[in-house]
Amino acid sequence: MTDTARPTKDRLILSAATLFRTRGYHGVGLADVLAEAKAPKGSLYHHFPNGKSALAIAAATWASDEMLRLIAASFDGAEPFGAGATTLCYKLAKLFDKTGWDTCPVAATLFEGPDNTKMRAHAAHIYDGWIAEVLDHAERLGLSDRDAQSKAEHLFVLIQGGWMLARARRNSDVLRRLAHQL
Amino acid sequence: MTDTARPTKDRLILSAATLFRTRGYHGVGLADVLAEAKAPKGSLYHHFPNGKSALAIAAATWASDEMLRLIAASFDGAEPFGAGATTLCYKLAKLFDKTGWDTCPVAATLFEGPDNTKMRAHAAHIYDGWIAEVLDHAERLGLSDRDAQSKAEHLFVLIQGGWMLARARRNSDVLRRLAHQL
DNA sequence: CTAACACTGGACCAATCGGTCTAGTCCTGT
DNA sequence: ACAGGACTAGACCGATTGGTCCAGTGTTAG
Repeated sequence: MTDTARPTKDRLILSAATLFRTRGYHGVGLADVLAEAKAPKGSLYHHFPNGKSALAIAAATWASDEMLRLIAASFDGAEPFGAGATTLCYKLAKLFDKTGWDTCPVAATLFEGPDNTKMRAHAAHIYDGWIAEVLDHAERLGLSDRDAQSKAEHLFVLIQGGWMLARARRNSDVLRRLAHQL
Repeated sequence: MTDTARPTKDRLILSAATLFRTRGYHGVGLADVLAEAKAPKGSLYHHFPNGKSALAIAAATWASDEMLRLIAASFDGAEPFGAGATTLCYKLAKLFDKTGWDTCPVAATLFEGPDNTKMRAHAAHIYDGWIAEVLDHAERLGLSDRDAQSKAEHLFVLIQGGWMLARARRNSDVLRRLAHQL
């Protein structure tokens, strides 16, 4: 509640998000997260009584919020829908170059052993949130309902696939070329 | 060399491919693979002296070969390029429904700790192989060089992104809708 | 001053990790 | 019959895993 509590919790979430997206859920040990966040184990289990999986969900949620902001920033002030989509692709290419060779942090949450279904459901919810955000902008910019839904999903698919190819090639050019294909 | 050797090695590769694509490289222990393949540890290290990472590469390569066959089967006898692409999407949707909620098995190989770079390079090589296969068919079917390259990459991106969304939703419809967007 | 609180620090745990090693079994060529 | 390689079988190893537990350390409210 007090704000002295927040820094540590935030450091944990941020470190987790960074590590999970580079090496995947199972590829990261709690020791790695703790070292990165400079926090002891006790703090982790104080802030996240459910341990690693709760931390992963928090990290994915945090990353999702950043993505939502990125979408909003791309479509704000963009006049035709295509212009906003193009801006988004370019912003993502820039992000790719800055962060490097990572995955979509939400995809890292998808892989799981025990409560597989709960995690996947959360990922699906996050993805639908992204698509809904794009859909809002599409409708605001005058696309028909059916067209907006189709375009929003299409953009999502392009971005996910493009990011994956960019990662394999370690080259963000694919992402910039995406805009021409919508 | 003898063919009594092949079954065990093949069982190991098949089990590894199945498990890796459902739970990721780090999410699968050697014990899991061994149990699934009904093979002892000694056999694994006989066939794959480099251990888990070598097994993962073999599994990814095997999966890639299957994918190449699937591409070839889709484009054989397809007259316009778009027809082959559509067939491929439908075949993949069917495969998705059969295997369930898995990832692209090659993507599972991408995530790694130690020899990260070597693994990613292998994945990039495999992906480029798929694109090259599609590109061959595109050129054979009369597309210009530039157009063929662009279409082949675009199809790859659509499939990867579409598969990911299908997995999150546990519903293959997205994959079937892909064909309309090429 | 003190009781209640949120939080930190890290020792400790059983289980599991990937990997090594060696004894033994089987098949094949001579 | 026998030598030798291919392969199986699994005990065993140190390291690391996620998780538990509790003694401390503030900070705040009465």
